[in-house]
Amino acid sequence: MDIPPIPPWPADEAGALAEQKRLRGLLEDGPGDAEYRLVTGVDVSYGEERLIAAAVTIDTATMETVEESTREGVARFPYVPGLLAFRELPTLLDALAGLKRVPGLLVCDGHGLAHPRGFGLACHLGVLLGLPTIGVAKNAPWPTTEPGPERGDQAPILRDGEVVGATLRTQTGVKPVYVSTGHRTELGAACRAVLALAPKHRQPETTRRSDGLGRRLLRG
DNA sequence: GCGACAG
DNA sequence: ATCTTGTCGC
Repeated sequence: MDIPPIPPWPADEAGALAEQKRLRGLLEDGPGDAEYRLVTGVDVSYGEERLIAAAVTIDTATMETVEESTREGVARFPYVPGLLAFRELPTLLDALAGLKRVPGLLVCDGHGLAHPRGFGLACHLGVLLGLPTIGVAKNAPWPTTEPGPERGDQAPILRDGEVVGATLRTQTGVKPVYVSTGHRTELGAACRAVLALAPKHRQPETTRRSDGLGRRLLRG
């Protein structure tokens, strides 16, 4: 798929913060009744000197993988909490460029709106690509309320009294995942998509498959 | 000053 | 993210 030109990359944290503030104003809402057929999951694996981004597209009608793409890259930005996108995004875009089909939804391994400044990796990727994105993280952005114990149970993630995401139990009795919208998506539709993508495991299949693909390539 | 902090 | 053994369960 075609990847738009990347804006000038910030050289330091101050520049990164300014860029987040700038791109935040471009965020758009999405339809609450969306159903997604082609969904792509992206993830990054780290070696000592290199990192590998992997993208896997699933047809939700069959849950079969329909396309894969991987790309190797170098970290040009340190890991700073709240600035993860600046570390992973360039290589992620490279991997996405290797896909032929344009997905209806992109599932990111990290946060979207549920971010200290309301602009996590999922928002950033979505705005740059102009595609619907959501974030599904394994850890909470800050202390959150536990959802009920059953699969499908959820509780809002609040930031200054505003709902910016949801803790979602994808498997009964298992630690929840942390869902938030990125770009052009709505939280309810996002949670429904994640539940459909996670029929047997805690994490959505999109994330599990892209993660597996990336780390297999990283080793041998 | 010290520890925490998506991945 | 990654460094790591065994173990319980489907």
